[in-house]
Amino acid sequence: MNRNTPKEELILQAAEALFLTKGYTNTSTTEIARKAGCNQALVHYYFRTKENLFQQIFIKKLMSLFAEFMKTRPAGMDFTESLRERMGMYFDFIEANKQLPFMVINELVTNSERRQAFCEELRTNPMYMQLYRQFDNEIRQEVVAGHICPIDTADLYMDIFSLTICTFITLPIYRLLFQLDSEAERQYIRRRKEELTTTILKRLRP
Amino acid sequence: MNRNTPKEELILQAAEALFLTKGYTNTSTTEIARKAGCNQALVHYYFRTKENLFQQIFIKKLMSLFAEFMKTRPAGMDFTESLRERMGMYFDFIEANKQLPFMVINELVTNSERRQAFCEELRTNPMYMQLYRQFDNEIRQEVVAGHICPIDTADLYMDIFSLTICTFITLPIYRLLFQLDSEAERQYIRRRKEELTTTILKRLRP
DNA sequence: GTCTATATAGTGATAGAC
DNA sequence: GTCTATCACTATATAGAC
Repeated sequence: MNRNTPKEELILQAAEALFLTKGYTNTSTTEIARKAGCNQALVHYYFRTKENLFQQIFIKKLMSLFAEFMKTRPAGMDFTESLRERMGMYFDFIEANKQLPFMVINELVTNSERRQAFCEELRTNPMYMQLYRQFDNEIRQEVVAGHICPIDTADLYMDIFSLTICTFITLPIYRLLFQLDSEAERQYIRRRKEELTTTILKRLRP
Repeated sequence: MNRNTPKEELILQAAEALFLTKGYTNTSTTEIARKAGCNQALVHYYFRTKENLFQQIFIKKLMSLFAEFMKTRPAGMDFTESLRERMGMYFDFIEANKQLPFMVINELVTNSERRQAFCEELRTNPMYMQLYRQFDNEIRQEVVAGHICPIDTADLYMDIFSLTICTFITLPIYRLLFQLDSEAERQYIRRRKEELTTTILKRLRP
């Protein structure tokens, strides 16, 4: 209902960019205002507090991240192909939101209140658990059917998660260390995606 | 030469604990002083600036991390067993310094000057590159000998790195989410170590 | 070496003019 | 809706007493 005015939108964009690269504490409302091309007071006019502004962005991002998990198993494929497809989609989404994993983890690790709130949300909202159970059932069935080797779903999930997000969390360092231009960076990311897929699928071989 | 007085040591310990859990910006010298049981001015007396204090801890930690990589290949084993052994040692070291990966990555990602300095150090100090080459040669030989399947050393390295540090970076969240007591946490970590080893060794199978 | 007191600067946030 | 001015607060850092 409260349609975004141009200025409000500019502030949101500036804040998002800054929070993503430097984190919450390292970003000041003055800096956000400067980047948005307005006065610092206006930031507080629209969002009252810095914390509010951050939450708005943070939650929106978390939602989009979650929505990505909701993608269901593509039909007409065997499990291995379907998993390959879904890992690829997940990886691509994170690639399109390169800085998101770091920001989320950074805030959840350094800020105990946010961590508390996040875990509370995961624990109370049945949607997340249901989604996990669905994946878990799928894995168990494939194991029983002998299509993949025995593995705990939590382990598999953590493997995929680790290999995906570490690529992007370390990217700012990697980029600088090897002086990657954007084309070289793109290639590097493609390679990591390949490698991740290979590793996980080999892991699952009976 | 400048032997640590008790107070100085207390300040160092307090600072280390706080920097590790909350990061640089979220930690104030006042808080460090409180935790160390002294006045805030004393922190500045010993280390002059907060940045100085941080660097001292940060560099010491990075050095110990690096020293861990220096461990040479245990003799009298074939490559696979030796790699398993070394991955285990690396994992155990990180476990003994659970919060280190997050702090290092956090500072290198959010603070571009520190990132610059870090990359400069890696690039100019021949020791690091030499260490990498050594590992690279080892891998190539094993590939040629047909003992392991073809893989790029950088990919293998990144796989091991990702699976190891993600375990510990996400630990504060995981711990809270599943209400792990210290025994359950220990078990979880043991499992992740097992899983990491399995995954990597399967990845290398011809 | 350790303290109190304080200088200086920056922060988030609000009041009020336009 | 957007600005200037300003408040209250906290931070780092230093000066100076003991």
